[in-house]
This record gives sequence, structure tokens and C-alpha cells, in this order.
Amino acid sequence: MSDENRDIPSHFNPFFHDQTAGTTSTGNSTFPFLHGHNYHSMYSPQVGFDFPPPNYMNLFGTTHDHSSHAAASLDHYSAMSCSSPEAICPIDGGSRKPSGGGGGGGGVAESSDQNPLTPAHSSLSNSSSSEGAAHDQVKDSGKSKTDDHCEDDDEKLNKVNKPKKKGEKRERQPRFAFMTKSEIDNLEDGYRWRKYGQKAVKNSPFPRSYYRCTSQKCTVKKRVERSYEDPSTVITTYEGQHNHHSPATLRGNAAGIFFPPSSSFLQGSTSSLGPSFPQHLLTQMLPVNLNDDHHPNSMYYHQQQQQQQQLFQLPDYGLLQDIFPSFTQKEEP
DNA sequence: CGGCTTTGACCTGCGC
DNA sequence: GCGCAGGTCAAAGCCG
Repeated sequence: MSDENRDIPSHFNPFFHDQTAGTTSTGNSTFPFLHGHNYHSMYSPQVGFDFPPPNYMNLFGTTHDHSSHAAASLDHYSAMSCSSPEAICPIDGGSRKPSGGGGGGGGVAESSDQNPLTPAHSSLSNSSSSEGAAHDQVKDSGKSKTDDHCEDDDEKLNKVNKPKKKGEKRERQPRFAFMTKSEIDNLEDGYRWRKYGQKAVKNSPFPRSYYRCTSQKCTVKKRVERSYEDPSTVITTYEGQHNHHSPATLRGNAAGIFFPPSSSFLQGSTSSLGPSFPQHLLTQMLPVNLNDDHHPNSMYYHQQQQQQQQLFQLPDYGLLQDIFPSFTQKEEP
């Protein structure tokens, strides 16, 4: 299995987990995405969320049963609209290679080598982030294009080719990915998304869709793809933080609880591993024998993965909470 | 008519 | 340098 997994292209393994995180486990998080039994009391089904927790997958599709404390909630969720996060993990989109495999992870360049939190905070705290800049560039590009219809193809090419300076790289914002068992690709999360692209994914019969938050000045993106190993599993990757309330919230919907504006982000808080550190989540997300170097979640394995892909970093759970402020910890009885 | 999706072209970055 | 693959753009079309 491990050998198989090692061959899995990185883009099918959006989750990364490090032993440092995986070895800590106390308390019980109330992360709505993962703990349906908690989320149930927090979120209204009408929001459209459905994130039953009992079974989650690691990044390689292995289902782990946490029915001991959550199985009962499955039935609840089966009546709900869409999917269930099988796992969630922050992905550092910033400082490492783009999703590796053979490809280049696309036109997205790496960010600095800083803590993934740092660029994210700074970039969000002022709208001149590189991501925002990229966004502006896109707008500018589009604008100038419409303004100058009669430009020749060379000009067109220049516009498509972003006018960024040599050596200037676009920053990636922190990313979170989770797997959901769902027939629906695009999960309802309370925000409005505009699809801006779709690509065939190597080694997968399922295309990957690219969405962008429709809110102005909001640079949050998400990628949705279906696992080639388990077609019933949808891999959703969020990139960036919303700088606005969800439309659903404004309508009195509870969806905003899931993705409220990242206030601490905007304030530049580092909010590292504090009391709210959802350590239970760590084990929820990434159980496994970390000493088993044949296991995808093992130390050895991830060392290899990191070497190979340099994509996923230690999950920063302060960041997690920044992105999902409703992400809290509660003590285990 | 505005907002959204579709889709082909193009860009970037990486490995060989 | 070339080819590949991921990511993005933007025109065209669809839909309410």
C-alpha cells in the first residue's frame, strides 16, 4: 500500500501531516467540519453544510472509523444536503513547491520561506498582497483588454502574460483541503463562488474545477476535484481567507459561522498554538502509526513526501483557527 | 441584462 | 531547451 501511495501524484494528496502534530492529542475539538456531533448544535442544516465526522479519510483514502464517539451522528447527516469532511488539513500553499508530481503546480509561484502565517496575515491585512495584486492584475488585464479591442495578438499575449516583474513571484495563501464524501462536487459553504476554470487532472478521469469568491476584493479560491481512487470522495481545497461576511450570514443564515471573516488574520495576529489549539483534531485528521515508515502518514513517509514534493508543511493550527474561528477546543471528559 | 459556466488558449514552473 | 502539468484568463454562451 505504501508503495502504491508513494506513486500517487501529489495533487491527489492534498493533505499533509507531520509527526509533530500527529503525536499530540488531548481534548476534543469542536471543529464543525469534523465533529458533526458538535457541529450539529452549532449549525443549521439549512445552511447546506453537511460534515459528518465519524469516518474520515487520510489523504490516501484510508477510512478511519471514529465511530466510538461520533458514529451516531452519521444518520443525522445522511439526511442533510451534501457532504462530509473526511479530513481536513492546512496546506501550506506559500512556501513550498506547488503541487508537485511531475507538473509545475501551475502558474502559481511559491511565496517566501516565512511561516505560512506571516505572509498570509500581512497579505490580508493590507490589500496589496501579492495575491490581491495578482487579482488586480487580472482586473487590469481584463479592463485594458476590453478597452482596446483592436490590439493585436502580441498585445493580447502580453496581457495574458501577467505583467509582473522578473523574479517577482506570486504568493500563495494558506490552503486548507479536506475530503468529503459527496455526490456533489461544489459544496455549499455559504459563500458565492464563480467558476473560472476547469482542468483535466493527470491520472484522473475527473476534472478539477477552480472557483473564486465572487465578493469584490476577496481573493479566496477553492479547487474542487474528485478523488480518482474513490469517486465518491470530493477533495476541496480552500486558499486564502474571506475578508467579508458570507452572503448567507447576511441573510441571517448560519453559514457564516463556518467562514467568518478572519479577524485575527486581518489584525495580523499570529495566534499560534494557544489554549484553543485543537489538538484533538490532530488525531482526528491524522491518526496512524507515525513510526510505520510504510504508512503514508508516517514520519519517514512524509519526509520522503516532503523531499519529493516540498508542498505540504506542518499544519499550523493557529492558522486553522484563524481561518475557522469557530474552531475551538474543548476538554475531554 | 447581469451573473455564471464552459472551454480553449495561454502562462508558469519544474524535471529531464 | 523542451515537454508536461497545474493554474489562469477571457470570449462566448447560457440562464434566470
